[in-house]
Amino acid sequence: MNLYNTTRVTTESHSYAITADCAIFGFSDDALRVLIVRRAVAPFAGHWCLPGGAMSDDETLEQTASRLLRELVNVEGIPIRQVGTYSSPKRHPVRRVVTTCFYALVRPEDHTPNAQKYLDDARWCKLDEVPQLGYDHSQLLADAYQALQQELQQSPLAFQLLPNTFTLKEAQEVYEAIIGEDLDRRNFRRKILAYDFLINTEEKKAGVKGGPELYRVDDTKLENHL
Amino acid sequence: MNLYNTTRVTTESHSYAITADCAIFGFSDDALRVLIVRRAVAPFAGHWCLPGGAMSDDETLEQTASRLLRELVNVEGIPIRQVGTYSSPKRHPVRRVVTTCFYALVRPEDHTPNAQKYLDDARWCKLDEVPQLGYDHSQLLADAYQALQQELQQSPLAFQLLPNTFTLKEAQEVYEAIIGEDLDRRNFRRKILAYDFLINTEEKKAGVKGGPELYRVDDTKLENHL
DNA sequence: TTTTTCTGTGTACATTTGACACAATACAAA
DNA sequence: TTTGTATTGTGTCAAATGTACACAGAAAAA
Repeated sequence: MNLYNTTRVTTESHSYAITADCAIFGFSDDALRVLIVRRAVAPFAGHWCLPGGAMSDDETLEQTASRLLRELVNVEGIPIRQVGTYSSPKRHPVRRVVTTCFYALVRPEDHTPNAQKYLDDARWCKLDEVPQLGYDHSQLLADAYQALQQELQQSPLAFQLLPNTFTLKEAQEVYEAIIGEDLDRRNFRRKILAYDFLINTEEKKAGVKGGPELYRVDDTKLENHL
Repeated sequence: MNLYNTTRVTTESHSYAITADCAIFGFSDDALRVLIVRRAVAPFAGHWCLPGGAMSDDETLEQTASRLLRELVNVEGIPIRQVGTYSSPKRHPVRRVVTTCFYALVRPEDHTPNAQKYLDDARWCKLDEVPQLGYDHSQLLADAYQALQQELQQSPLAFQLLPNTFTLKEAQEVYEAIIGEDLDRRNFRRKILAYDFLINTEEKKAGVKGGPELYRVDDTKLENHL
């Protein structure tokens, strides 16, 4: 019997690297932003990329992505979602790397990114100012953004990147930044309040004409719509 | 320098197997069905599973899934969609296997499945009669079915598993089988015809009371709604 | 032929969505 | 303080969409 029978290839292990890449979205300065990092080493030294890293032996891809969030922006407990898995044989110039892309929503003002390891910079970049990214990460980001937009149509997950208390105007601006078009102020109010997970704090925001009311989310009720 | 430096793990390749598993849906005998195969060898010998196989060096996961469709049910050119990637370290009893699940829609009457290689049986199983599957494939199937349902709400891709000509009644039955609830006959007609990709063949189906009209799809127009 | 069952067509109603008017509030200018 | 201005909270109206149902015609079954 031929121990090197090539027909048994399907039962053999290969030497593929498996990684997770993250499109971490945040909202600050009236713009939707995504966290990008600059590589300090080859391949793609000096190029901006989505943060990513190899899956280790004892963790799932979801745990890998969560670990990246913890290491990069010190965020824990944030829900992440799969965008897709990218497996083109030529997508990595050195060796075969299959990656799964995730996206997450965080509050950038709470978490300053810290470049580390093989990175020399990290920043929150406006979505319409993102440069060409290394590998196929421009494609990953485009797909992640589309998944985010689609998700927002069906579940109000955008409230996860608002501060503890906020006005409906601020919430609307987040929505508009994500879906990329303007909304009617009054229709937005009606739709959001119908969800019934917002609590009017009975306080008014100072320094703004009109005296807008401040709201906060009822987390338990928000879960129902997520 | 320590050649076995474990801190360089992120730049090393690991011996993970990467596979694609397919939930291939079809419609026959008034029921939505999925193709399942029985394994002849360990692990899970004798257990039913979703068909799957290892990604080879020169193909993407999508090409792996397409190859499986060709080998199993002799289908080509069918669009496939990613469901998700499953990476639990313990999901395979022997070694680490990361799999990406796909789903597809075919016409089962056109394609008799042929068990081969390490399989000893293959059949189109009614979705509500699927036994407990090997590995985590019951989970994969549940997720694929949910993705299919969600997709159908937004694009009329169910017409891909109807014969060349069909009555609106038959199309409705496919819809009902997928989404799992009954629809109003007249509202369904109005909604589907509004899409404007159906062509009335001006012929009537024989052997059925009422003399239902036969339709066929205008493939180019269907693309617009897909 | 008569009856039964299914099909094609139309209608009335409720709900959701989109567009817009008006008065009240609070900051800004005088 | 008074007045002006930009923004907010609330309400209305019409269009679009979704839901429920009635009735006549067609083809098989009796």
